[in-house]
Amino acid sequence: MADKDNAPMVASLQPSETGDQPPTGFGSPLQELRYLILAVQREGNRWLSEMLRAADLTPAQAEVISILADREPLTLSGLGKLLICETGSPSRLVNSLVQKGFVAQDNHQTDRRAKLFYLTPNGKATLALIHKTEEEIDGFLSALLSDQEIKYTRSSLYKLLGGTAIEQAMLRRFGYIQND
Amino acid sequence: MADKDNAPMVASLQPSETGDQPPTGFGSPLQELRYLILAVQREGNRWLSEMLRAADLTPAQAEVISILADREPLTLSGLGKLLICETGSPSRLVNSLVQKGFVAQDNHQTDRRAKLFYLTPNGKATLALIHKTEEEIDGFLSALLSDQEIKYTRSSLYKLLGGTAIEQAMLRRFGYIQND
DNA sequence: ACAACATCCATGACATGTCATATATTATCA
DNA sequence: TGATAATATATGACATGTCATGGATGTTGT
Repeated sequence: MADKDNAPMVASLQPSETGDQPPTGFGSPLQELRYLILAVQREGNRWLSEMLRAADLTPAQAEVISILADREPLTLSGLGKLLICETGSPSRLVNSLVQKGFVAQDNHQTDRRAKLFYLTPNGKATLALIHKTEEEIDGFLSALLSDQEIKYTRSSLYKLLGGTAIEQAMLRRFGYIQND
Repeated sequence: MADKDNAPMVASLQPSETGDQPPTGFGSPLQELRYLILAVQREGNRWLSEMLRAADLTPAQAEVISILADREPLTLSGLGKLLICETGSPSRLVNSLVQKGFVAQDNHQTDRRAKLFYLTPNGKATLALIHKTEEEIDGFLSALLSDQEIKYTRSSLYKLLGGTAIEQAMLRRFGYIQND
């Protein structure tokens, strides 16, 4: 995992390939915060990817299965409103799950544009691994942060989302908005 | 930006397409934290994309230009160690900048495998917009969070990165590691 | 009923994170 | 020195976030 930064560099490269002069104009604390958010997100995604590989699932696919488990059946647009990505219509994502046999679809009763997606038994079977994976990750996290830090960080991040569209998905997912 | 959630739903869909029953098994606060980090990252990236579009740059490309501005010349691997993405070798990313005329390359003096990348005058000219964009975003952020919240959140996020490889890039970028 | 608009979905394009692999070069060590 | 390992880079594959487009269907207002 960790690279070999501790190994002594053989002094052959001039200039050094990482520009090891102290950077001239440091980022502001805010810039650092932005990159921290990026870094934590990437790292977490890699953890998740690795753990979900056993189920042949990506993090995005696992998110869909989790959502469906709670609220199936859902249309594509209903699902899209719950996905944090809010990626318009998640056709490709859901189709990958249909192809893998985790999700199936029915026609909508009254709207011929829409389809309703739900978990197959196979899809439901993956829930165990998904939940186990999430618990494992949450175990890591709670070992690293105190309850108060978690609470405080959640609060700060919510403030950063204030007034944005993506906030709506968070609220729908986590219960602050019960209905549409 | 915001969608039409406030418009009354015409009661024709049965079941509702966003599964508007209260979700059964709420996520834990930790799950919510994970999705918050994802959501904030996505939203920030969209802001950045939008603002950088005027310069025909993506956020990733702008990050490369910023890094080069501080530490050019850099090899690909040196750059990779500073990028938060730590995406192995960022060939594609840098090549997109070479094609756009923002970055040029020289041969490395002693290592024939390596190339040294640096900003062209054109690349340096984009720095103004990039910095203005970052200041604008940081202005948003500091309007939303107090100094103490920023500090506290930074601290918590650093803890989440503890011991991971990606942390090394953060440290190199933000000065806690001066050398390789 | 008709027109205008909104919504649902599919699809293609682009960038890029991630991983695996291949090649060239360099470093290390017996 | 010669073999082995490490490193630098390029490239292809895959998934997916993001945006734009287009066709089908629904809704609304007249």
